[in-house]
This record gives sequence, C-alpha cells and structure tokens, in this order.
Amino acid sequence: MANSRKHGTPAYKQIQDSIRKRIERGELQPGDPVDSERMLARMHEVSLMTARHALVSLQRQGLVERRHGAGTFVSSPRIHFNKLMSFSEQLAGRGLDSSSRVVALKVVDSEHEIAARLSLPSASRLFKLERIRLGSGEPFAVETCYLSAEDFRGLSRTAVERGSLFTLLEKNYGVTIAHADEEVDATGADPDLAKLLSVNKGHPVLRIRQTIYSTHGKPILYVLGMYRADRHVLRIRRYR
Amino acid sequence: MANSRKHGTPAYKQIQDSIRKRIERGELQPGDPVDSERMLARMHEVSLMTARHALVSLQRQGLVERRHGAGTFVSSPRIHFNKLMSFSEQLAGRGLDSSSRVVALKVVDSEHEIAARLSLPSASRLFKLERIRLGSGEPFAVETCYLSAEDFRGLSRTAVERGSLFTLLEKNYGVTIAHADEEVDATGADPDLAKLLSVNKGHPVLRIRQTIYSTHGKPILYVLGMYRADRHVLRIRRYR
DNA sequence: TAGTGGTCTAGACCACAGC
DNA sequence: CTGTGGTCTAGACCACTAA
Repeated sequence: MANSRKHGTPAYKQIQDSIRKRIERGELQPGDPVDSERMLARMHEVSLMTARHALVSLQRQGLVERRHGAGTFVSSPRIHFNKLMSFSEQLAGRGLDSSSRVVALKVVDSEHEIAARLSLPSASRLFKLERIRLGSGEPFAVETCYLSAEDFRGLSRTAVERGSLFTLLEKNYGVTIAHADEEVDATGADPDLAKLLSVNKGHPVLRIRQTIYSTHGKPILYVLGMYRADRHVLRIRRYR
Repeated sequence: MANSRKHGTPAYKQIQDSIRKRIERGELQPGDPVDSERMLARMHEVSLMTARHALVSLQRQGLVERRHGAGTFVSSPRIHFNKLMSFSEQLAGRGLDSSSRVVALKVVDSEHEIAARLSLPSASRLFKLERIRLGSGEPFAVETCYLSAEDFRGLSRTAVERGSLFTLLEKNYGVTIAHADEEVDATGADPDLAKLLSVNKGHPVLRIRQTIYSTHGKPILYVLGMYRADRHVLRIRRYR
C-alpha cells in the first residue's frame, strides 16, 4: 500500500485537513482554486477516487465549490454551512469573544417528552443544564440541555463551567458527536425569557430544538435554544 | 460495459430512483432495511462503488440511514432533510392541499441590494413577484421573488399562476436549480404583513431569505419568505 | 461467524470550461 | 486543445454489528 497513514486517520481526511489548514492560514482565499483531484492524488500518493472523496466531502461541508470542467474553488467569505458546532466553536470561528453562564444544573425525572426524544424510558433521570450565552457581555441566548443522568454519571457544574460541553462529552465519556436534527421556528419571548435576554416581552425569538446523535446513531443530547432574533441568523445550504 | 443506461441517466441515479419509488409506494417502511451495497450492485449489474454512491447520496438526502456493520435503513417518518423544494412540492409531499395567490407581478429597477445578491448591476430591471401561500384555505406565508427581467423575458402572470415557478424556470428557460443559500431569522409581523397573514401585529414570523443558484453556480432567484411561526417548522440536519 | 458499511486502488471514458 | 470534474469498473482489506 502506497498509503502511509498517520494515526490511522483515513487518507481522505488527511487531505481535507491539509486543505482546511491552508484556508485557515489565509494561504488560500475565497475564490482561489484548490489543487485538482489529479494533483492531490499525485501529491498525497493516493488514487483518484480517494482525492475525489476528500473534495466532494469538503464541498458538502460548504468549504469549497466544485465547477464541472473548471475546477474546485475555496467558497464564499463565510460560514461552514450546515456544520454542527458548539456555541463556543461558532463564536471563536467568527473571532468574537464569548462567554456563558450556568444558571442551573440539576437532575429531573418527569420530562417525559424529552426522555422519549432521547429514546429513554419516560421517567428517566436526566441532567438539565441551563445556560445563558453572552456575546460582548450581553445576553443573547438561553440554552437548556438534557442528557441521560445514567450515561453521564458524575457530570458536575464545575466541569461544565470550565469548557465546552461537546468537548467534555468527547473527552470524558468517549462519546463522538455525529450529527443533529434540528427544528427551527419562531416565537415571542415570555416574561421569564424576556428578563433573561433583556428584551421586552413578546420580542421575537428564534427557537431551535436540537437532537444530537453520536456516531452510533444514538441520541445523546437534547438542546432547546432560544435566541434573540435581532442578534442571530441561521445560515443553511439546501440542495435540489 | 455491463451497464445499459436508459435515457443517459447515470446508473447511481437509476438505483436511487428505484429505491425512492419503493419507499413512496409504501413497500418499504421507515426502519426497514434497504438492499445492501453488494445486493444492489448485483441486481443492477454495476460495481460496488456505484451502488455505494447511490446509497451515500440517498443518505445525504435524509432518505435512509446507514449503520456501519448493520445495514442501510429507511429513515424516520419524516422529512427529506435539507432538501430544496418549492412550496407546492413541500405540501404535496405531506399530502396537504395547498394553493397560492399572486398578489402582484411587476418590474422594479431600484432594488439595489437585491440586484447585488443576484450578481447584477445595481439598477437592473427585476421581476418582483409577490405571492400569498395558503394551506387549507388559510394564509400562512408571503413570498416575494426577485429575478432578472432580462434573463427571464416574457414571464407572465398567467404563466406563474398556472404552476410552480421552479418548473417554469426549468421547462421554459432551461435553467436547472442546484442549491440555495438561506438566512433564517425571526421577526414580528409589521401591520401590512399582519393583515396579509391574518394575525396580530407583532406576531412572530419566521423570515427566510433564499438565494437560489443554478447548476452553473449563477444566482438566479432571490426569495424573501415570511412564514407564520405557529404554522411552520424548518427541519434541518447538520453534521459535525 | 457471516454480512454490512468504510476506505482504497489504478485505472477508464465522458462532458464540459476556457484558451 | 488541455485540464477539469462526473461517472464507473472489479476488485481489495478493514471495522463493525448481530446472531
């Protein structure tokens, strides 16, 4: 095999990483052509299909555009479309300072609907983690996370306050997050929420309900997020 | 070549269609296993990679789930995630009756920001098409479309009233729609909009701004949609 | 253990873009 | 014309799941 993998990382992912890094370093600007399939195949000593896989998947992530007969190009200024990111990752990517404040972490056992969404028995004990998200010191979102108290025994407030919940789950509980299904709609802030977000009652709010799945297809986290609509836009790419 | 294509349709798309049809006919229910890659390859007389391509792409469309070591399964009751569909296609897929009413079709030439989003000179003449969307006879959305008056010369109100705008563009103007970038946020209905949607002023509304691209990567349509939030949920899948 | 999806090879021909 | 992405072959080995 010509392919000498490091760390057991698949070749196509290594190729992706190398391109991603060149973009992050500013070496490649939006609109610039990326190495072609054939070029990447030669450089990384892999077959065409492997190089191709790397580019197709980068395209799916919105990082590059591919144009038949023309080439592959670094895509628009912005967003990694449809990318699942934690709050801290999102803001870091935009160069914004951010923080979050844990309002409460407790165990509940009568959230039947939510337990069902996590494929758990309806009276399961769940952690309920409530956080306020702040950007430039101002509150702009409230997020409530639910996860199995059984599966994530030992979760503590201090651990959650130290860093990203995603990272915590991946590092300490060996869970790898794969994808999330989201339901997005709009509503008006009720009095409690309005106070937390420092807006008037009835102020429009973007409501996002996420069910987050691990690589094994198991739902592990349910997140209810309420975002001040005047501070938040969701960017999506959809295909025909 | 063992592969005998009909109509020049790629083999992997023919495989997709055959699976899609079996699902639509109810022959395959959510959770049911789909033929494996090897099975499909044998049945359609194609190579493994081709059968695989068909399944991977169906998965991306949210129609099936693939589980390593287990198989490929028809996915959840619902939605074709992240699928770009016209209004009529969306409701038809859910078995709902729907209609829409054209409020106005006119030509404007001072929508500079929108012209820019369509990569046109800022004083370009644009069609502005305003429609109200009705479900079960009740209004639930207002959509305003903008498209180049130059490129789509001859667009008429009667043509638009007859059917789907997507279909019209594809059939009569040879444009194939590829993807859309969307910005989603929430706002309160202003008095005019409130009247059109028969809700109170300030009622929460989901605002979706779409820029729709053709297969050549050219933006061809800009759509501003305002949806009654109490009648609409956007379903998305995001990947890590 | 048998069957599945995940990664990969070393090519091939075609359709399309741009010079 | 050359170079690009799009489709496809006929296999291979590995990692994983479920019986």
